Amino acid sequence: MMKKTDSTSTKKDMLRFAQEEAKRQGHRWTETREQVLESLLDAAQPITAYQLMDKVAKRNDRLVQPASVYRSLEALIALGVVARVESINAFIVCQHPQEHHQHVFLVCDHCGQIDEIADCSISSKLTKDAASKGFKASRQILELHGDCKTCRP
Amino acid sequence: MMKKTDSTSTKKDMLRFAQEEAKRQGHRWTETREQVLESLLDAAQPITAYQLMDKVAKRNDRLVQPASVYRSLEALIALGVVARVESINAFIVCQHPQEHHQHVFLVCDHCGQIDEIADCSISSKLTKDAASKGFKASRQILELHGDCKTCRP
DNA sequence: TTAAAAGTGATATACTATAACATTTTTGAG
DNA sequence: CTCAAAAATGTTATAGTATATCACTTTTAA
Repeated sequence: MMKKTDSTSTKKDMLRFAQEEAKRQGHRWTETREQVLESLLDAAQPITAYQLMDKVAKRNDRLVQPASVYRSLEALIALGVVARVESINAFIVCQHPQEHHQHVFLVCDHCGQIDEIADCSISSKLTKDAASKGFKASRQILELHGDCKTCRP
Repeated sequence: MMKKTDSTSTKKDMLRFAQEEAKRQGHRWTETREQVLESLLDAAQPITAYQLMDKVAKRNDRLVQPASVYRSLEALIALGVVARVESINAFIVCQHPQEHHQHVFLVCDHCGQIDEIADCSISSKLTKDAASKGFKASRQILELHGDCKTCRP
């Protein structure tokens, strides 16, 4: 019996959400962007732009150049449905795009999987601490590397 | 009148510290590493490996290849005297290597300068939060982008 | 003194990302 | 509707970042 939150349904939800969000923000929802997001949703792990490029090309039997992929990723990031993981030059679909919080990524150096910490109190404390030094933060990169539950000895 | 904490003295301190730390950790203190650190100390801002390569080459009238620079940087990072700023692919000298804390970098998107938040309570909270999800963190990347005091309108 | 370990030199290449400009598609004002 | 402006994409080239590999040198320590 299928749960309502299985990957298929989540995937459709995400596509719909992205589409609505694009409309809401006055951006266009194009085939390229949709295909890039679909391929990224298919990936179980964070993948690089070039890996994604191959995936999109195969999946849709279509040539896609780096620039296109990067442009789509940029757009999807702006929509808040994709995030870039700076420390590994890779991209993932946001787990809770609706909530629109700052991400704290837990990157497993062993299996490559990424988990998230949802708590945004840390994020706001950081912003405050920065502000007390006269720094107005507009973007945060919070990434922890280590071993995940599964990979721990 | 020169203050004791002027850049020259700080620079010498840093070189001495790095050298001692290398010895303590059982690594070697070589000419290449020293020159790379010197050039990085000369830089007022974070610089990329290739910029650093040019600097080292000019400063010492000597050809230095990328691999050498990256190897030296790796060594200096291991010593705790240099840090990599992931979100801009650049390197800086640690401001307080002795304290050996986790860094929170404040990266000004306008002038490129980097400041640091010293507070490590955030860092330990993050480690704890991760641990509560079964994740054993071994490295943190904490970088805030925005506008620094000087560049704010 | 000498074998192992650490570090470097040199070359090549892999990987990541963007510039530039032509072309197509979409939008919205008139 | 239509047509100019804006948004997005196609295409080619290139810039920028990082590492692999293997030969060689230097240092360490038994």
